[in-house]
Amino acid sequence: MEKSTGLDKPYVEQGVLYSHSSLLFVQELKNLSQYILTLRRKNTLLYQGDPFQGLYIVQCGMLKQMLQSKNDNEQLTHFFLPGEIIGLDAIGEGFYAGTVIAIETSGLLHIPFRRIEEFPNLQASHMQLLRCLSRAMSLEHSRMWQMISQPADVRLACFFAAMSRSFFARGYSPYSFRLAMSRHEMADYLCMAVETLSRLISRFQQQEILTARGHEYCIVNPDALASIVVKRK
Amino acid sequence: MEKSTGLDKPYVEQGVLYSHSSLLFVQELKNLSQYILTLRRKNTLLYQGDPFQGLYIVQCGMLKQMLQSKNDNEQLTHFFLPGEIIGLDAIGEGFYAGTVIAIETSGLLHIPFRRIEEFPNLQASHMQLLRCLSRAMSLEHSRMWQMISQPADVRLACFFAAMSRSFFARGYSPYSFRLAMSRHEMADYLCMAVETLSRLISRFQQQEILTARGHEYCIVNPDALASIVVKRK
DNA sequence: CGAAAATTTGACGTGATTCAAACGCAGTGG
DNA sequence: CCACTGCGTTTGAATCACGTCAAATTTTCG
Repeated sequence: MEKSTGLDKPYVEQGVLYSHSSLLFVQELKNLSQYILTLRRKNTLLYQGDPFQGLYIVQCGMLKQMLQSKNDNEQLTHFFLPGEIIGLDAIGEGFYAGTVIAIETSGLLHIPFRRIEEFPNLQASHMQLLRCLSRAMSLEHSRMWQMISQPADVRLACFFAAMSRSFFARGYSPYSFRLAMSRHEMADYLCMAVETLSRLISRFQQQEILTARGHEYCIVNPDALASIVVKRK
Repeated sequence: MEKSTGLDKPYVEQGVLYSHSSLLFVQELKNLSQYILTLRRKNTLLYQGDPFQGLYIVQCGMLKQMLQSKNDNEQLTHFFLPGEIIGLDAIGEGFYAGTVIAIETSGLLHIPFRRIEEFPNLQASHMQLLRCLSRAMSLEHSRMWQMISQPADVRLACFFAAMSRSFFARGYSPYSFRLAMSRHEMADYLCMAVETLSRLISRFQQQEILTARGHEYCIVNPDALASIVVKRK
């Protein structure tokens, strides 16, 4: 294995923080660009919840994306470096997922299209696929975020609440369902030790929030569960 | 605000774990499906690194996606429920990002296309956009994962290494650069308290890994930095 | 039924957050 | 010019949540 600083490789094996691969694509997209704009430090490019107006490509400078949950807290989800694309996460929902603010003077290209349908020659199925991907991306993101920022009990409560919703959405009871996964798998997914999971399930049962017999779970007190989900710190 | 268990809502405000929105799309995709297959518990649908062969839609049952890093450890990244799509994260790179295994008897639809180009009537620019999204998704994922699984010092080291690479990729020195963001923003991004970040930067300077004067950062010892990135536990 | 795997429970250590206070620096106004 | 104020940063001390280790208990399955 050759000695390497790890700093000269174009791509990272693990711990990827930025992709340069998009740099190639940018060339193609630039043809579609009509506007060029400049932002000074602390100026806002777009706000969370704004209707999707198209993508932006960073030419120079650096920007940050802030995502603001219902609860008070804000998350800094992205730094955008030159060559990177802003707004990919908005394709799915049609709204920008976070507020984007310049942290230094930045130049941007705008690729305008209000609705993804206006993207030239886009077929319905592709549109759906794009939406799907974009949505999956932001869902995945918010899930991961939760893993980091929320304590273990909140994570578990969210998991049960989400499962409950899933079963309900598919026509089953939201209060009683079977989860084939083992405790180990569940713990893995929720990023906690099996022991922690076990303790929490015990605690939830003591608090009469739910019951767990083998792989059968019953949500006894949905309100209590929901109140844990909302719990902060 | 009406009383609600939070369990009956189709979508979640925060802490989204699963999307039902894709269920609609599935109808469209199903027309493209040619194969139906069944998997029993613990049977593998596809392996991480397998060349992309198309998407799968879960009809019934449940599956898990395991992602295996260079290092020993495995992560359970997804549970796939009925109606969800498997393989979206493979579009970008052309390889499946993780091993997918059934955790109970499951039925699947296969939407076969080996290369994304074979997706019917797909234009070059759309293809690129899809790739871009898919790639962004998996990058985002690995970044987030790192946040969870790695201690704070490793995260910070990764951040500097990634920044270094970014600057290098854009034609600047990888060893000396300016980051306009404040410590607070950096800490936010890295999911740690400002105090922790400050302590770590101090430590890195003591260890003569880097120097930080205001917003100017110098990586003095790239090898030492890289060795922290690789550090396990 | 018996061995192996999965789950639960307890004791303990530790990394990171929190609280608190001090410090440096920039801009403002007296 | 210098005190005053506010903001960002640094440092220290105490706390806590969670992971690790170890052992007991239950469940699974050949």
